[in-house]
Amino acid sequence: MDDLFAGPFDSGAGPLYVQLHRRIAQAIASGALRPGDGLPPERDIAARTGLSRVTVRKSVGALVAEGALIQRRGSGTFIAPPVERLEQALSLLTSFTEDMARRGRHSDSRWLARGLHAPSPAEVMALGLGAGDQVARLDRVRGSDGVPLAIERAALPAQLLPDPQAVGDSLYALLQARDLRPVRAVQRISAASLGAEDAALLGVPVGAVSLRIERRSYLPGGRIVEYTRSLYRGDAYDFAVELTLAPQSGAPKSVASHPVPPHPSPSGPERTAP
Amino acid sequence: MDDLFAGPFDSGAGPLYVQLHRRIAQAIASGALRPGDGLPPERDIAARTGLSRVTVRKSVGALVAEGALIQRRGSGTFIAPPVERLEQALSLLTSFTEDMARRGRHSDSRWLARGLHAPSPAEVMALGLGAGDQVARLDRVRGSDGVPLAIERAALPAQLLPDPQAVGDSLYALLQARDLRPVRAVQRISAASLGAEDAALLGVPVGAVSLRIERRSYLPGGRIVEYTRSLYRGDAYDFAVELTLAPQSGAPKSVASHPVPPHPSPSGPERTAP
DNA sequence: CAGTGGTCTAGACCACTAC
DNA sequence: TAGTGGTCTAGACCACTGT
Repeated sequence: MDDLFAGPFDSGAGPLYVQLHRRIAQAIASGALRPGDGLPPERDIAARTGLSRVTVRKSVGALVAEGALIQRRGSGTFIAPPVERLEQALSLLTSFTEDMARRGRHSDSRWLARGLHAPSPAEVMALGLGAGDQVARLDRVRGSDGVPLAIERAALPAQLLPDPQAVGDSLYALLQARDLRPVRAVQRISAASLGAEDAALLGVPVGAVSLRIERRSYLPGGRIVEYTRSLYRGDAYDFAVELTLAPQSGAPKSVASHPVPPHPSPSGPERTAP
Repeated sequence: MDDLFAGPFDSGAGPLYVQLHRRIAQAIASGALRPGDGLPPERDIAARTGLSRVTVRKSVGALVAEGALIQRRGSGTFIAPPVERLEQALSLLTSFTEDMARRGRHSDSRWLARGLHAPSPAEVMALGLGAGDQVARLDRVRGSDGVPLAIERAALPAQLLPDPQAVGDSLYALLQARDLRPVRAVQRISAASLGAEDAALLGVPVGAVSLRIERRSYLPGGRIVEYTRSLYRGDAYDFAVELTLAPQSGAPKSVASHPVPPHPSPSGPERTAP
């Protein structure tokens, strides 16, 4: 462990910053460096490895972006604690508030926008709006126990929600009270890296990975009631879904409505082979 | 457009590399820079902005990681072409080969491993193996028309697939011929940034974003037949899923087995507000 | 060959943290 | 105050591309 940063470097195994990145990542994976441990100061690592500080920072910075390390200005660099990963069933149409309540957690909400606005082109298209129609926009940072977990940007036709200020913690609770709860939704999931603004809202470094989920929710009659774009912290969320047989090989089956079984895999910052 | 890189910089709006990053990102978003356009050489940008090349590279590098720019050594830096995003229905249990065939595309496969091996601890746990059991491991890079799209690492109990070399393009086709086709599966989806090895396999820069999908597939009797971990290129894949009403508010419904409707959103490199 | 991106260095100053 | 990470510079050499 004490010679983690000893030479020889430049043993022909690619760029120096890649070699250092690999060494640190392996030390973490093997348990030689444990969560909460501090890394030596960058200047020390540079001196001990014979590399420049810029090169050291390139390796360390990549590990920070991957979520393996945490840097605190004025304090030091530390091995990231294992993240408690939240698993969410994708096949159920639930709200953030309900998800958290089911886990026995409190759900935080910080409003970014809550009012009537002129719709963006994407919202016009998604909600099927006409000229002059307005949207109720509900943008907020959602979290649990003070930790931000997701950015949620919801848009509803103003006709369905003329008083967005009436929305409290749970949009779905209000919709249900008004007999406007959606019964069906289509979600699209993709991966994205976070820009400066969104990263700041979630309290993660720029470039951190996230899950982007776009959801269109429908009323029983088929009308779209909600168009929501969310960004979930990639280091804090898993989404689980149960699949059934492909239709061309047999009849479709109904999805199970029970909770997804727990998974045994070790939780921690998600990263691929370093 | 010609003064995109003119001063004044350091107008108090944060670090210089963030300001430059924002300028370029906005130029792309606004259409001032179009897909295929070339950026000036880094040394030119440095000279015109008055920044050092290191700082310019920090801005450009972030945009490359986000998928907005593409760099080619010896050639130049270019605005990334709009990526053709593939949308895949998550609620159907299909194979990569079938997914591509349904789109009328040819499916490529490059084997990384195809044989019997001693199982990893994760595989023992996922497949419920006993001591001494072996696994058939099928690791490959999958793509379409020569473009790598995903890394797929499948493991099956050796008892169910004693001859992994018999697997051709489609594992599921072989399983079906042997009456071992799974009828149910549980998937877990998360986001991850790519390490050096996986990035190289997919032909994307280190740190690029990906969707990580872990799948456990079950036979009609409930036995696990397949444990697969896949990494899909984040810039090339959307996953779509249809949701139904949460069970506590009504009876569960069956999932739709028809293809997910097309989406109108502009395709392009996924990124959040820069 | 000239030009490009890829890597690396040595040194500097700043902002923040901990004592 | 001393030490830390955050930012930035000027300059160098290499590997590769295109002509």
